[in-house]
Amino acid sequence: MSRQGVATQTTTAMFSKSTEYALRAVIFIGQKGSEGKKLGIPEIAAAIGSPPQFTAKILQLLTKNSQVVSSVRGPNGGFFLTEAAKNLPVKAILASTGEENVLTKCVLGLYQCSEVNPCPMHNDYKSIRRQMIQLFETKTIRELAEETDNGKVLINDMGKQVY
Amino acid sequence: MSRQGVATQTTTAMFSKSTEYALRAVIFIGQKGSEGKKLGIPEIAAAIGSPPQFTAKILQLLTKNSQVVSSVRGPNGGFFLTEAAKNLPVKAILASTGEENVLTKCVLGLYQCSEVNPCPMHNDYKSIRRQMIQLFETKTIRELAEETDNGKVLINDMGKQVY
DNA sequence: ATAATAAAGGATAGTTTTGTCCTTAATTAT
DNA sequence: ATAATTAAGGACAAAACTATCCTTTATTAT
Repeated sequence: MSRQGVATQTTTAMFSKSTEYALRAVIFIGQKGSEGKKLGIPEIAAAIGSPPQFTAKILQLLTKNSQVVSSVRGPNGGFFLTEAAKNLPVKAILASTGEENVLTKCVLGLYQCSEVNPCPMHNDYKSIRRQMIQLFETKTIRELAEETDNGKVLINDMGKQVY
Repeated sequence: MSRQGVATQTTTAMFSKSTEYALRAVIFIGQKGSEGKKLGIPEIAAAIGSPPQFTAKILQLLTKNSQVVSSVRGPNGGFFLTEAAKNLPVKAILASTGEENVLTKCVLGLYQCSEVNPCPMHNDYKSIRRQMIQLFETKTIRELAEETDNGKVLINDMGKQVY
C-alpha cells in the first residue's frame, strides 16, 4: 500500500516502535531473567513479538547508551538485569532510545511553549503531563516485571498470555 | 547527519509533525479567519511556522478527510472555519491525520491490551488515558482559538507572540 | 471571454525509522 | 588450542513520514 504526498498515519502510538520494543523487552527480561539465567535474543523477540535482529539493535542501545540492561557474549550468554537496574524508573528505558522528552514536550510541538509562554493547549494539558512524568519517574522496572509475573498480565504482541 | 542501523530519535513528540501542524493551523484559522475573512496558505504557514507546501497538503486533509476546515479557491479564496466547525472537539483534528488513536492506544503498543487483558502499564496509565481522551473530546476548537486570542498565548514555532 | 488568483492534487525527492544481512569479537565448553 | 555459541556492530534495504515541485481546477475580477 503506497501512499503519496499526503499522510494519514497507519499505526499511531505515543512512542516509537523502538521504544515500545525496548519497554516490552526490559519488562520481559526483568521478569524471566536474572544474573543466573540470561535470556537470548530469539527468546526475547519471540516473547514480546518483535523482529529479532531489530530487537538486537535495541538491546544494544539499552546496554550501551543507558545501562539498563546487562549482557554477556558466548555460550550461556545473553541479557539480564542487575538488581540495581531493576530499581531504575521506567523513564530510564525511554532515555536509551532518546525519547524521554515525549513526556515533557508541548502537545503542539512548540519549542517556546512554557508556563510563562503557554500554547493554547498548555494549561489544559499541564496536569496530564505532570502525572505522566510522575508515572515514568517513579514506577520502577521491578514493579512492572513483578506485575507481569502475576500470571495475568500481557506482554507480547500476539495477545498471548505470559505465565 | 546520517545515522545507520540503530535509532535514538531526533525529535520526539506525542504527535506527528503532520498532526502538530494540523492542530496549530486549525487553531490559527479559528482565531484569525472567518467566512468573511479567509486565510491563504502563505499566511497560515508563516504564522504557525510550517513549510507552506506541506501545510497545503495537511489543509487538504482537514477539508477533505474530515470536514474541519472549509476552503474556496480563486481570488479572495482561502481557508476558514464555519461556526459549526469551531464547536468541534480538538479530537476531530486528530481524526483528519488518522492519529486519533494515539489517545487510546496501549503504551507498550500491544493490540490485545485491555481492561481484562492488561499490559504491565495498563492500570497505572488508565487514569491518564481517561483524562487525555476527556480533554481532546470536550475541548473545542473555539475554546482554543479564543484562548489564543487573549494576546498572551503562543501559536507559532518561532516563539513569537500572536496578538 | 480573459486573465489572475488560490486551492486541489499528482508526482517525486529527501529524511527518518524500521528491519535485515552478514561479519567480528568475546566467552565458554571440549 | 579449537570449536561452538552469542552479543556487537557495520552495511544496507524497505517502509513511512516529511517536504517540494508543478500541473490542473475552481473562482473572481476585469
